[in-house]
Amino acid sequence: MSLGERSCYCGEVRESHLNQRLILKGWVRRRRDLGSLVFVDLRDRTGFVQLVFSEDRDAATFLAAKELRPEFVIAVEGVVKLRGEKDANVHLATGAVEVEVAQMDVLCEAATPPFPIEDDALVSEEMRLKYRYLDLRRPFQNQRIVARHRLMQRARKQLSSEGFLEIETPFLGKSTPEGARDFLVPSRLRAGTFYALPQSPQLFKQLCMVAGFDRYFQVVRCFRDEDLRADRQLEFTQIDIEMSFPDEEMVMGVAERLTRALFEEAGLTAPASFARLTWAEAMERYGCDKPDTRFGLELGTVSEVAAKTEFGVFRSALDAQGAVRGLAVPGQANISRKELDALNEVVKPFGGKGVVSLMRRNGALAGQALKHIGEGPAAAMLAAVGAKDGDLGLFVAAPYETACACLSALRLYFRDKLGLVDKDHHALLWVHRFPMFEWSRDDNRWVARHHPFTMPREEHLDMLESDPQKVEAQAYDLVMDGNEIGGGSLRIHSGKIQRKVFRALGFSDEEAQDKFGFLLEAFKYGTPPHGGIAFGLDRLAMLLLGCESIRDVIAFPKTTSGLCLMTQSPSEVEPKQLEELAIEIKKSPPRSHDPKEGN
RNA sequence: GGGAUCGUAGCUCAGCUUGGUUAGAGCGCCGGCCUGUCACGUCGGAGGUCGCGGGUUCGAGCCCCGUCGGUCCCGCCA
Repeated sequence: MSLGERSCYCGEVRESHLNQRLILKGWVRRRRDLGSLVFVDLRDRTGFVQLVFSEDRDAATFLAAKELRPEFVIAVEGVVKLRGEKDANVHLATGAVEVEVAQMDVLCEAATPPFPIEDDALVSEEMRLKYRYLDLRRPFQNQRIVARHRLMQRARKQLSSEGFLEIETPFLGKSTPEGARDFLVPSRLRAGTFYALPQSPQLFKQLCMVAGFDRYFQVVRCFRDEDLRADRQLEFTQIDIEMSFPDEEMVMGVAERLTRALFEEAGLTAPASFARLTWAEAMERYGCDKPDTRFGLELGTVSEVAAKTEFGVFRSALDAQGAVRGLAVPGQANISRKELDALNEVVKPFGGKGVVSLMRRNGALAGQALKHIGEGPAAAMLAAVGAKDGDLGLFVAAPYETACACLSALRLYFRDKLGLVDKDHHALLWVHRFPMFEWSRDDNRWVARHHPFTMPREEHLDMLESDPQKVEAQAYDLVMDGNEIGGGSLRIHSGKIQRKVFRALGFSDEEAQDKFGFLLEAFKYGTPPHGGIAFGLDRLAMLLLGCESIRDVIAFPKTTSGLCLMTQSPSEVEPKQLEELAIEIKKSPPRSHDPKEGN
């Protein structure tokens, strides 16, 4: 058997190969040794097929088969035989046949893996990440990476077919003040200066429009040095899109066709239509700018009724210009005291002091705070959130945004607790008309909610200086099942407006010139109106493939503390490397990443 | 930066509430037997710095403090 020869993949062997002599290669999945008959499952990325070794074929090969262990890499030559009705395995694609092995090469022996290479093996994520190459060898994890490949190729095909050009942009770029924390890369040739890895190719794709490419896309890695989450990694992949002369509808159209294509590629049915909500509507109805619209439990505001009560909780919130908001949970009027207490824990992380509950059981009002609120107002509050007999009304009194966040959390809590969504059903939703700015308490100034290159709505341009909080952006997010999967905007293409926005953000003209001078310069030479969108590929793949974590669709992800458990990065570097970069380390790093070593 | 939770055999876990001979289970691993297995069966065996450091105690896997690491969340991030 020569190294390059292979008849087909293991998972592809069928009855059509009957009596053919095949050369197969793969990993030993399992050996079943019956004494003078040995079965071996041979696995590769397509599945596995049963090999049979028997004494009366070839004694040497048979004895070698007895020495096989899980994960040995072998090559075999043998004849495909029908298993017969009694011995066939109906659960396997290859189960009707088996390969009678005449010859075998052990290409590589294997140590016993730290965990079984099986889908149903229970393995901690720590183990999976440390031995990622073994985790990826497991069929289901392997398939996720294959599926991600398909999604990427489909995206490229779809966008190319609409005339978009895939253009690469630099990874070594310029640090920009807005947005996330940059990853810095020290320059050796100009020691003391730094490149920044791109948070996104935002400015380069805009410059592609200035260059006249008209339609650009890129499947591109982005880097943000912020804390990680189940759906956030330090580096992640965007499907980045930009086009010239669009209106919002055109960008949304491109995005919708792409989304439908990706749903199809994943074997899912996209919802018939993409719903649309303004940001203000989303906050009012769901308390969230990326609502899960697959179920009800919509929010209501009861501030007016609450203002008529003497209830201290309501009074103090309303006196501080806050709101009393609530929602109705159908059929939960008989919720236990213990379960109600648990709700307080749900809202705590979002700044809520507590949840006020009212309910109507068999016509009678109930609730701990009922005596403070009074029957009349209580009935009105329940009516206002649509609570009927047998329903539970939950209310939060707090600043408007806090009340929204708390009730949104309660919505999701009951979604999961009561199983309100069908996992096979998906919702796609555009949220648009975002506020252009939000107030940063840390920086004591306005910051761009999307980014500083977003075009404000034309009719709001006059308010940039006078009423920045009222300015709406021509920005839009695509939301799937309560997750933001993409976001974009029409961009500013005039230096004049761009300077006004920089000023609203508190940049002096000098700062703007220093940080974004190249953009303002480019805008002088004929810039087409342009806009675009970027999809978070990892997050979208996660949702389309039904994964719980973004790490499941990334071949080599990092832990939530930004470590690679496989390579032990980040790590210290040689003093010589630091010298070349003219860098001195002030603080000694933690001594170990290895949990087995500790201190 | 903060909160929650977890760390015991190669893996997944029990033991911790109430500190007390020699720390258990399943799977895996090693060896014997077995011609139709496919979670093969069967008989036998090996395997532990209880993440790490310190403290309390006559005595710590168990209690306390710190630390490292995994996960989830808030802040942060779009």
